[in-house]
Formats: sequence, C-alpha cells, structure tokens
Amino acid sequence: MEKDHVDRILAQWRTERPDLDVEPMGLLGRLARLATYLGREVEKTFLELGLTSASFDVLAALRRSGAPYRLSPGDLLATMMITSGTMTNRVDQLEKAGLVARLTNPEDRRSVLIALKPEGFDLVERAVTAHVANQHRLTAFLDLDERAALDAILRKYLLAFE
Amino acid sequence: MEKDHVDRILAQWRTERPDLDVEPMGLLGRLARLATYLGREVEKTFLELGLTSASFDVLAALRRSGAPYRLSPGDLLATMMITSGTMTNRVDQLEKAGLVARLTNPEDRRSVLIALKPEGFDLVERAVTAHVANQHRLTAFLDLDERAALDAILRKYLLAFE
DNA sequence: TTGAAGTATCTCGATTTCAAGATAATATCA
DNA sequence: TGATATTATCTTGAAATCGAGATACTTCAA
Repeated sequence: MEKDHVDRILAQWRTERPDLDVEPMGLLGRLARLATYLGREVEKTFLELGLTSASFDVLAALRRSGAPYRLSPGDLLATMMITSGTMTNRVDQLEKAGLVARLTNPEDRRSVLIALKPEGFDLVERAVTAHVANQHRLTAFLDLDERAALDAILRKYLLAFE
Repeated sequence: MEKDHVDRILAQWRTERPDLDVEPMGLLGRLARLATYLGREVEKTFLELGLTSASFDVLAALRRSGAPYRLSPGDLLATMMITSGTMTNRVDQLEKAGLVARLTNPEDRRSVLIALKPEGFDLVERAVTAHVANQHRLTAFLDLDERAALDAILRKYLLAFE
C-alpha cells in the first residue's frame, strides 16, 4: 500500500507517543484532507460563473425547491450548516448582485421570502449543469463499486450526526 | 435504506432537473457534511484546553517532529493546507500565548525556527491525548470492517490529489 | 385583552483565512 | 564578481463566518 501524507504523520506519532493508539487519526485525517481538496475543486467551477460555493448553495436551494422559487431565510438555513448571521450576509450579497429579491411575507411579518429573480434562475441553471459535470469528473477517480461502498458507509456515518 | 438530508436534496433535483444525473452529488454532499460535523466535534475537545484545531495543528506538528521540537514556518506549511499568511498569523498567536518562540535560523537568515516552549509541550501532550481519545469515540460509530473499508477508499481517493 | 413566551431575522464585533505583493537573504552562473 | 532568479517569511486589505444579542412580530393562556 502506497504511503500518503497521513501515513507519515501517524508514523511520527507512533515514534513519539507509542502509548497512543492513533489508528482513528488516519481515517479522520484522510476524510478532512479529502473534503478540503474536493471543496477547492468544486469552488473552481463556481468561480468561472462569478459564484462561490456559498452563493451557489443559496441559489440552488431556491431553484430545487420548485416554482415559485421562494423560501424564507429560515427554510434556507435548515438545509445548510451555517448560522443566521451568515445567511443574512449571503442573501445581502445575492440581492446586491440582482440574483434574488427579499419580499415581505404576507402571512408572517417577522419573516421574509427570498425570491429567485430571472437573472438568478438563469445563472443557477448554468451553474448546476456545470457543477454536476464537475462532480462526475471528481468522482471518476473511484470505481463504480468503490463509489457505492463509500456512499453507503458515509450515509451510515452521517446518520450518527443528523 | 433510511433517507437522509442529502437524499431529499437529490430527490428535489430529480424532479426539477430530470436531465441531470445527480448521483455524484450524493457522495460528495455526504462527504462534505460529514467532514463538517466531525470537524466541529474535534474542535470541542481543543476548546476545553484553550486551543483550536488551527493552533493544535501547529503545536502537534512541532511535537511529533521529535526533539528539539523546532521547525521552520515552511516546514510547518508543508504539512497543512493553508497559505503562508495564515501560518504567520497562527505562529503570532501561539507566540503571544507563550507556547512557541521564534528563533533565528543561523544557517539561513531568510528563515526562522519555530520552537516549542515547555509550556507548549505540556499543553500539546495533554491535547493530543484527549484528541486521540475523542477520535476513538468519533470513529466508533462505524464497525471495524467499515472503518477499514472507508480508510482504504479514502486513501485511494486522496492519492488523486496529493 | 394583555402580558409573557416564543419565533424569525438582522446587527455587531471579533476572528480566521486568503491572495497578492513586499522584503530580505541566498543561490546560480556568465 | 555582479546581476538575476529563487526562496522564505511577513504584510496588507478584503471577505466569510461565528456567537451573542437586538428587534420586531406572533402565539398562547389567563
């Protein structure tokens, strides 16, 4: 088995701290590093369209919610692992860019509806097409059976947290 | 198979954009979410010791490098996925906290040696012990064979990027 | 009806990170 | 030797995020 960056870290710990069983550090370290690499690759695709992963996430949540492409900040928050202050900032940016609009919610005036504007719709249509193509490229490093096995294990693991 | 958060996203896309094959989004979405959850759990352990993952990473790299526990910023950078400006900031914080010291490198005056002080050594000893125990807890959500399979696939996947 | 509790969003200040470029020292080689 | 390229670190300004708390509206119950 070819040694990777994480193997070298584990070997150092085993020399310096032989009292510790550092096995789990291998799995968790690889997961973290891989997520970072993949995240950067994903980001590149959005950058070409003038978006970021953060802004895409918001536009995508609106788009896939279906017509009339309107959700409250709270609805949007529920699908993302960010705070309400971060969502306010993201919507501010998208509003400034003319991609979404804040509408008053007639049914609850504490609330607000974030509406995808036609410009935002068109952009996210192109972005998601490019993004999915990029995701195909990024998962092609694994064979079909490896992807299936990985996905099944990740699903189980994720269930421990959600 | 129990439905998770990512399944709901995929179902929405399949309705709204049936032209797209969104399979890879499941795997990549789960990986990203899981990495975020795990990262937050890891962070908690460090917080109890007055550290962050960021500061621990630097102290840990120095500790596991072995005596005399000195590395240049460049050496440290090589093991972490951050920029040089970020490293300068991290070392500044650790220096201010009295955990490391910047020494001039007699062999190359462009360079600097970051030295682990006794206070930093003691702290990182306690931190890595707690961190590894926490990592055992966090990997125990999977069975032994699942951990082995996951680690093997992650290793292969990571090799595509390093 | 009214006061208290709950909910939805936004504000504020601090922190972390990055990209680009500045600074200073060393290496290369004509 | 001297000019140029390379290397190592730091500086700067901008951006994203967070936690805590403020604000405004709604719900509930007496």
